[in-house]
Amino acid sequence: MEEYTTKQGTENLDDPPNSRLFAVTSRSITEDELRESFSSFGDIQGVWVVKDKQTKESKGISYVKFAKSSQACLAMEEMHGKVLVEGTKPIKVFIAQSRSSTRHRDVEDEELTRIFVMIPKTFSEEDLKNTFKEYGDIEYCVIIKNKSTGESKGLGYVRYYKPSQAALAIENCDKITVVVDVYVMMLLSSLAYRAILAEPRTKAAATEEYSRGSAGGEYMGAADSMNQYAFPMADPGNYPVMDYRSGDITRCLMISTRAALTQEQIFALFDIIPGMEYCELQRDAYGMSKGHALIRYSNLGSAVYAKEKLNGFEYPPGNRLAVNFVDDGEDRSSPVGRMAMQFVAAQMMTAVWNGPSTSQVMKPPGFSSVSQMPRIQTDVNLPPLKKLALPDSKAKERLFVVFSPSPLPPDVLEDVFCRFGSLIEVHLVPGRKVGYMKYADKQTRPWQCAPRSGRQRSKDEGDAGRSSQRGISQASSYLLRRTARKMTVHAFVT
DNA sequence: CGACGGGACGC
DNA sequence: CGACGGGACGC
Repeated sequence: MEEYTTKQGTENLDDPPNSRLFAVTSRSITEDELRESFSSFGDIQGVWVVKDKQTKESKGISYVKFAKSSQACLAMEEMHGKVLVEGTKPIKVFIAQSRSSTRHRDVEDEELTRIFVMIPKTFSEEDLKNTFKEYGDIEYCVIIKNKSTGESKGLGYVRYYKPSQAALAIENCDKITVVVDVYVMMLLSSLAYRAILAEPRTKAAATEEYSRGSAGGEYMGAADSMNQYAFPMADPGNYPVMDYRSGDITRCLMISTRAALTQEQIFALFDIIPGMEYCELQRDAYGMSKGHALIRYSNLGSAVYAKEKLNGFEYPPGNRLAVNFVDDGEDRSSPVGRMAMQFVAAQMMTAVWNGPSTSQVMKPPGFSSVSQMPRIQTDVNLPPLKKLALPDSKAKERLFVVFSPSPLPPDVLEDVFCRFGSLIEVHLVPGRKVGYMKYADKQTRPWQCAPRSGRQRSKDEGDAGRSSQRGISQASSYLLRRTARKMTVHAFVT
């Protein structure tokens, strides 16, 4: 009861901006009814029906305060024109004018759907669209360019169709999101931006913008769609008959053979594919081979590759090996884990399918030598490893990082974050889920790695500053023994 | 048409 | 668990 009218100090009413609704309703509508109707759109911080001082009757005006602008906008979009109570007039819903503002003009969608954002100068309008389309449908993107030279000024406008989409963009684009799935050792990352609502243009110019804008919109619409977060799922036609998307992929393989093979022979054969971490010939009570061997790789890609290449392989000649996935007891029930697995499988299969048909095929694509298997496979073109700065260098820039649900091991973080600058050290705050990456140089946008496009992936060589190479195998096995979970990292340049 | 309150414990 | 800013459209 009391929480309905919990006091919102007047400062709160406009914080964050555009998070409060102004509603025109029938005078019979109560706070309870409003709260009931609007609660599904977000966290309501207060509902207030304006009443006549003397009679206490509603004046048919109400305010609903949400925690976020995107919630308020969504509620507005969905509830405007709705009949709350049978027989009453449809309600009108607008974003409320800020309390300090004296104007009582409705806030128009025009003011709520266009954002203004600073972007890398290298960004094309298509890059801009690809970056911001994850928050909603984009009507058009415009980059401000130097009129004479045509070069970008590093500023852009993005027009969404709905206020809630622009609000979501503003609320979320300032996070560098890094998703690491330890189970398949995959990392996705995106850039961080600071976007604000664009100040409306002058009226005279606004009409002109429409013609320009919609033309741009159509142009963009035809452009290819490469979402940084999208898993490049296979189009089925391009993949071999075996359905690797069913989810039955594991890092473990069972090898069946009719010929008597020694453990050493099987080891030698399957060790050609990098990442083998376990090989055991199964024997009976008398130590005789039962014709089966168990192999485990450190990653799914290697296992998929091994099965693809060695299932049916004659070894020794005349003896066909059977190679199949077996349950490795890992938890892969999470949706993210499954997607990640499908992703890796698709990636590996693509490589197998299109890869070089030469004699050196035993090497999984993308790795120049057996010892070079990176422990983190990425969906972006990570920069190569860089040498660490001297430990006593002074920090020119820090990255503040929030982990969810828990921090990754420091050595893994070092492997990832050293690629974006001269990393001095990884500092995890003990007992907390935050940490700092200290850099000796200034790298205004350390995350400008382009997403890998579905089909041709360039190699993640990492021409290994030898110093960063140490300790990798230990790190891998450490990681793999853990229960795999998606890790989300939000990072902020400090 | 339709624009801004009442009551305030928590260190 | 999230500190600061910078920054504007052929009118």
